[in-house]
Amino acid sequence: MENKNFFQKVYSIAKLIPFGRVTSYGAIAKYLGAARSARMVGWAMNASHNLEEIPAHRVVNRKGLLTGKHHFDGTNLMQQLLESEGVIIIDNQIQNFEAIFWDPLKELN
DNA sequence: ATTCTGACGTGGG
DNA sequence: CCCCACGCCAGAA
Repeated sequence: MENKNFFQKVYSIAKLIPFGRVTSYGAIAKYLGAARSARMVGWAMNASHNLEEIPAHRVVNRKGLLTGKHHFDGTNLMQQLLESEGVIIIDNQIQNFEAIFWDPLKELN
């Protein structure tokens, strides 16, 4: 996958996020060897919004905050998607974030 | 080509 | 934990 475009790499990782788990933009960027381009991961997700069925709702920032919920259709679509997977969210903040955090570097390798 | 912009992260206070 | 400033770099205007 190293030969693919940056966006495609991000999509590949995003698709691998297990049900009910979440990860961060920075973790994905780090896994891709572009730790300084965490923002680009977010940009890639924005582009992926129309392309494929990417579980973008499972990608949040390092605090476990749903910073990108505003980019979904409704104002609470992202939260509902996560809650439907068993993730508890209060005030855009994922509860027990570290427990459900999925680090591609550690889990996937 | 130049200038913003941003779904981020880190370090210092 | 919060707040602030800075770095980062692919796209868009």
